[in-house]
Amino acid sequence: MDEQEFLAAYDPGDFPAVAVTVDVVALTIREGVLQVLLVERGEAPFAGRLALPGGFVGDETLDAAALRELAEETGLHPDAGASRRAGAADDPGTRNGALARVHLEQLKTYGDPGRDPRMRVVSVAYLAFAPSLPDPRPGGDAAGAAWLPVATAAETALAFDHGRILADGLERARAKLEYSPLATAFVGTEFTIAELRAVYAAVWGEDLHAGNFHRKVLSVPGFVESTGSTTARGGERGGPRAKLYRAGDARVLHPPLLRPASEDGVR
Amino acid sequence: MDEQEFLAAYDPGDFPAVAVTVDVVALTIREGVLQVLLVERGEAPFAGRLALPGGFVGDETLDAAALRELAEETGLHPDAGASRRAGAADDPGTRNGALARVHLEQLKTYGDPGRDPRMRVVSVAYLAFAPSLPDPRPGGDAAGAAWLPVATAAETALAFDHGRILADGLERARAKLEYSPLATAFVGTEFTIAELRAVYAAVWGEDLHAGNFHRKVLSVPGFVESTGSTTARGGERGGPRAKLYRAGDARVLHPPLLRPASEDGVR
DNA sequence: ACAATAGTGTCTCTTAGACACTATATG
DNA sequence: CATATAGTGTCTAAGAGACACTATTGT
Repeated sequence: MDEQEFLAAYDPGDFPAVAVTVDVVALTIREGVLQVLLVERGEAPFAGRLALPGGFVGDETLDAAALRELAEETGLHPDAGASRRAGAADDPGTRNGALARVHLEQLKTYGDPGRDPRMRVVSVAYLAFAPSLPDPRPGGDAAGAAWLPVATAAETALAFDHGRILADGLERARAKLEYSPLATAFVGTEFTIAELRAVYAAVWGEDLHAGNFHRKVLSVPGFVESTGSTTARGGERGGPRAKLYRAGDARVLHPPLLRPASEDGVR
Repeated sequence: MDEQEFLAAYDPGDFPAVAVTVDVVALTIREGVLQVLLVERGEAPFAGRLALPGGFVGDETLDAAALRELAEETGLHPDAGASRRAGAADDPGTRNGALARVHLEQLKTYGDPGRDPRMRVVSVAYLAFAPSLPDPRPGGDAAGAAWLPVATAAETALAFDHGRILADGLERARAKLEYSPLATAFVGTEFTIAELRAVYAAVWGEDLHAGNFHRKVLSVPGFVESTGSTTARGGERGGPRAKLYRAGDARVLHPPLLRPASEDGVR
């Protein structure tokens, strides 16, 4: 089958000139709004246009390449220069270790001929869910990287086919919240049910009934577990202190939290 | 960002030597058993081992490459040599046009360094659902291609990381039956509810309650629509003639058909 | 005091699934 | 007639969602 072709590939001249890159749809929630990490392209093609962070795959796994690109664009590092490791999840506020808590998963691969005008590029897109991260460090690889509300980004013409990749990533994110506990990836290690509800509201773009959401979340086995403690203060304009929870051990939600108004017209 | 790297890529010497292939997990149901299309490798590495059909991506979309590979390995063709087109869905029994009814979707991309001992190969895996197809034509590209029950294939050590790809494909197929009408891709254009139930039973590996399944399928809007006619004969050992249905226009099932015993332990 | 929010109680409606039953075909 | 299957009726338990209510805090 592919054996003959592989042998042929050993001849550098015959080898099809295909570049493999990763592009990352990194999502976070800042000030209650779902935002995506975008970089501004400095050169042609699409100079000045916004694009998803990404780059070539080196001698590494695809997952590692995506994590590396995310680290380079944000200025954050998975574990400080591969030297220390402990405490990574303990100081999510610092730059070092902050990436340890992001959820990263493969989204889809885009490889239409002509999607890059210069040459054949096959891009493996990734989807990242991150808790609120500091602003990207200007000294990073990217000329200018910034978080942008997804509504704004969707209206903007992005470089290459990144508009479609972003749309696919958003749809995946919305669907994943239904049957996976990944909403916890958007909040800190300890969170209130209201914070979790804010995540769902931001991603789905609609408010959820506070009481029913509360009961539902607690009824799903392994979604969250109580820490025993509560917030130090109530709401800004009053209200009781909320109990704190941490992510449970469930990998899927049984039963799922279904999106309201999953319009029958979606068909 | 990736601009400098792309410029560097123009120098053939600098270019990272990565090959891009597609591999297809093609599933069908024959004699009530879920089967997967496998080919036997003729040469090293993994000579004699079974592998998923696949090959290099040419100057075509990834989807087209997957469809082409599937066509080459099965001896079937989407529409006879790109000349005629009409009637493709009307004669599913013939070789020409039989591929027009297969559902093909991207599964995942596998690119670990070392997954191919010869060089860096990034493989975009596809998942195909097909109605019962004729045996692969021996004169095709593949040395030997054949349909094998997935249970058998899962016990066999496949070439490369194809065992994992197959496992991922099976899990995707099982999940997709829940919320998508893709079960209809495994049967003919006209089918009975019992045939549809047999698809679910084969893919999920467990029997379903006939009565409840019947009512459930008919209650999901757009899943199936009646043709008005019935089968010519009843069951082999008696029974009434069953009504015939065709696939409806729904793209997702609302509400979904949930797998029984989605063990809470899955977590 | 007032306003805002956390968390709970309760009711209704829908649905999954178990079970039973009839109707219709084949041998 | 015996038997197998298509299709329907009905009951129960569980969950989603609407609504209402209490409790607790900050201004």
